[in-house]
Amino acid sequence: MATKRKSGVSDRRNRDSELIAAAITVFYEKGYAAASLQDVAEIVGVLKGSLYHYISSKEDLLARICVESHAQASVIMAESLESADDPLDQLRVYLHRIALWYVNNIERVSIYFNEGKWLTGERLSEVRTQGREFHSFVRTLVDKARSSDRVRDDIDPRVAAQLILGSLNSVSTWYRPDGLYSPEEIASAFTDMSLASISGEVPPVLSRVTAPDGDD
Amino acid sequence: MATKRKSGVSDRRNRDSELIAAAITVFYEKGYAAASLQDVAEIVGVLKGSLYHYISSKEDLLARICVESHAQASVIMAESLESADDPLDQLRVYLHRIALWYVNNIERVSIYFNEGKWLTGERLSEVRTQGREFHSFVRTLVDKARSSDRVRDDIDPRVAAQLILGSLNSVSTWYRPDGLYSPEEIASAFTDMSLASISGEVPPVLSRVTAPDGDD
Amino acid sequence: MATKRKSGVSDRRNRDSELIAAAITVFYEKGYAAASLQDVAEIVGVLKGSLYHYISSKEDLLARICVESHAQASVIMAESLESADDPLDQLRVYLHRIALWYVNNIERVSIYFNEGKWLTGERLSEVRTQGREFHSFVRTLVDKARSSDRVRDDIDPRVAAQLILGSLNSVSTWYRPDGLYSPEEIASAFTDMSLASISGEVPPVLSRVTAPDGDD
Amino acid sequence: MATKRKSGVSDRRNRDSELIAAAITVFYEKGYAAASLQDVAEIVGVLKGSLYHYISSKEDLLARICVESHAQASVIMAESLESADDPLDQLRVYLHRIALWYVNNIERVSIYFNEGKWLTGERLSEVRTQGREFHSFVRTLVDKARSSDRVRDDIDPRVAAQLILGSLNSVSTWYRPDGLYSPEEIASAFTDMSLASISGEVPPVLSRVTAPDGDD
DNA sequence: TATGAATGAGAGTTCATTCAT
DNA sequence: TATGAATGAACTCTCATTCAT
Repeated sequence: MATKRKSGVSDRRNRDSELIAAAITVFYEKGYAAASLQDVAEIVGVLKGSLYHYISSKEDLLARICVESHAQASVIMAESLESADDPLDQLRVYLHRIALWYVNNIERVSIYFNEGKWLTGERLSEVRTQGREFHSFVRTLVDKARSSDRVRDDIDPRVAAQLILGSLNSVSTWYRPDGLYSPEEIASAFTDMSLASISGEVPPVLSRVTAPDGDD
Repeated sequence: MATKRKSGVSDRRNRDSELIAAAITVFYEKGYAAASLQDVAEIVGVLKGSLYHYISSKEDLLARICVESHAQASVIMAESLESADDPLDQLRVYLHRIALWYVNNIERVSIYFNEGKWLTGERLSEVRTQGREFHSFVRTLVDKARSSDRVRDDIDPRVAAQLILGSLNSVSTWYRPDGLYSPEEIASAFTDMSLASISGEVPPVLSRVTAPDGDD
Repeated sequence: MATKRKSGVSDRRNRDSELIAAAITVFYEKGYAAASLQDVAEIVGVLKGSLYHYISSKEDLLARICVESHAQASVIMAESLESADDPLDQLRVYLHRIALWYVNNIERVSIYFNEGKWLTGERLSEVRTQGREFHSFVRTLVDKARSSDRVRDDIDPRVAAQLILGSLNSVSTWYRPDGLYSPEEIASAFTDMSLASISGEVPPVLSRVTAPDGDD
Repeated sequence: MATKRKSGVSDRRNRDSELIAAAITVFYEKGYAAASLQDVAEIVGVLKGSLYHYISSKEDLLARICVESHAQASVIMAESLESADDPLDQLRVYLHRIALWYVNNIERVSIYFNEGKWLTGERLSEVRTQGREFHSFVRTLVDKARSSDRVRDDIDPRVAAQLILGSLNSVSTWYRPDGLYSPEEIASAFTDMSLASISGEVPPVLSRVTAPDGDD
């Protein structure tokens, strides 16, 4: 009889997540503004009009990507607080976990942080609020740690939080999954450097005795 | 600053820099991909089509912006090397200067670092090469400083360079000229934190006393 | 009202009339051209594609709506002729009845008169022919009444018919079922005004003397 | 200074009004919702994207058409009031003038009355307000005329105004410029019939003789 | 029957770019 | 130089319709 193509197995249920996956790839590579649904459709293997069975708009696609990331990011904040009592320890846990999460989901998370600005209306407000929460979370921990002398006095918690989070976010510009470093290595390096960058831990007493002035 | 509508004299060469200035503003605010030449033309006060007496394409506009930044960035690298002998001191000078330059030219430099990827062909290669140079410059200094024990052994110069430069580049996402911090403050905070993040400086006495070899 | 999800019995034939009812609502509110089958499907509670078990096309839906109206409109013409002998009396009866029918079925009838033009091919010809019949029906009665001096000489039957029918059709643009006027009131006002607009019957009081029947 | 006139004649200044004219034709024939800018562009002889040099959106095109009609319609109302003192005379003048105007600009005016509903936001509010003004204008005159016994008591001014204006608006469904009737003939027939439809002007002599009391 | 996935054509709109004036 | 008209391609999105399940 007639030829029956489509012996493909996973045709059924996966379309929706296939679509998200394709969008993640495209948005990550081109940026949301320059990405076209045409590109997404081609990857999925349907006509671009067909995408609208799964989404209601291009922005909707972006929103879905962001929502998932946000939920996970929130969990990481909460868990980090529970994992330790000391602010600096909490910060260490948080930085390591979020970095690991970031690297392991580099495309999606990078979109969340870098392309979320293209959302509009309420969703834009949300993503901005969330961004402030991350920053505020880190700043608060830095601040507390400074109060207990585990962070240097000359550290401004606000600026420190920005620089640390910026450093993390930069990972998406240079990390390659098939590169030299494992996610764990990157997360550790990031965590260690971030903490060192603010730490007063050194041996404050000793160094004060032997070296009257710090470096600069 | 100098130009007036109908001066008849300086209108000539100024249009060109007006155009660049307008493009910088627009590209910075919207991103290159989402920016339209219409926006640029409106700021300059000419019609869209008229722009093509000054540029040959939208990409050309971007290229010009990048070229200027690249030249300045190169100078900063060179001068930093001349300003000191020790690698860590050179790095300190470099980070401070480039940060100050970045903040003081935030729009243009941010475009250079973040939108340069939209260039094509030879120009794309150039901008990528330049990016690698910056990274390589910092990495090399970190590496040298590590060899002379001024940087911790556990620091991977490659990753450190990425994180430091990423931290710097993140400034464009949160710095506001009318904000809480002066360029100098930001540059200093960035420099201090960056050096602290890699430094083995602090415990030299201690480590010499208690541990003959490097820490960790 | 009667149908429930899984009654198993009346679900059958009712879907069909439900569908028509839904289409009437949608076509009336948005106009045929701007209406989407999606809207219809949502009201009925099935998916868009499922509609095609009941209809063969969007136009088919329109055609069915029109057919029913046409049949009823034809009956009204025929009955009106039988209800009296005098052309003007026939016209009076006709106008009153058709107006009452129009108002009581405002959505469906309005579609018939205003959206029938979207039909194509043979069906378009039919609906046009029918439209001409209505007009011709009224024109003929006006003409006859004029011959017997019950309509003014200066009345052009053709134009009069158009204006009267146009006036009737306009009802759909302003009538609201929950408004100030009952269908009966509107039908009467329409009939009275229409007849007065062509009448040579000058003294309405007189007609009460000479004509034993009081209309309404 | 010698003026440099375009010998090309119509190519230059006319595009804008050509565009409006084309849009009027297309909107009139297909209705706004079903009309496509493609159709308009083809008439004008440009690509559809090029239309956006003259308009900012399809709706903008509709709005422009409506604005012009509204202005003229307002003038007719004002002038009619000045042309006579008696309300019924004012009404007669108004109906005749507006009918003449309607027929002479049948496409544009018909769009104003029938397609204005497709406008959105503020413009929709405006066009609706204007529609109420027309109705209110006629209703008020009918009401006044009824107070001075020139209109029958049984006439409801509100319904009468709707039917009269509906009758007028129906002209666009049947009038053909190359048809049997001149604009003047149609305007006169419409005016005469409309006034007769509400008039209590009976034949004073006859009614006085046979019926000493008032009508009704 | 009903679903839900997919199509294909076409809609309105944007935009970098060209070119005669 | 500068304009303004025009292009052509690409974009997001809509919709009537089909069809295997």
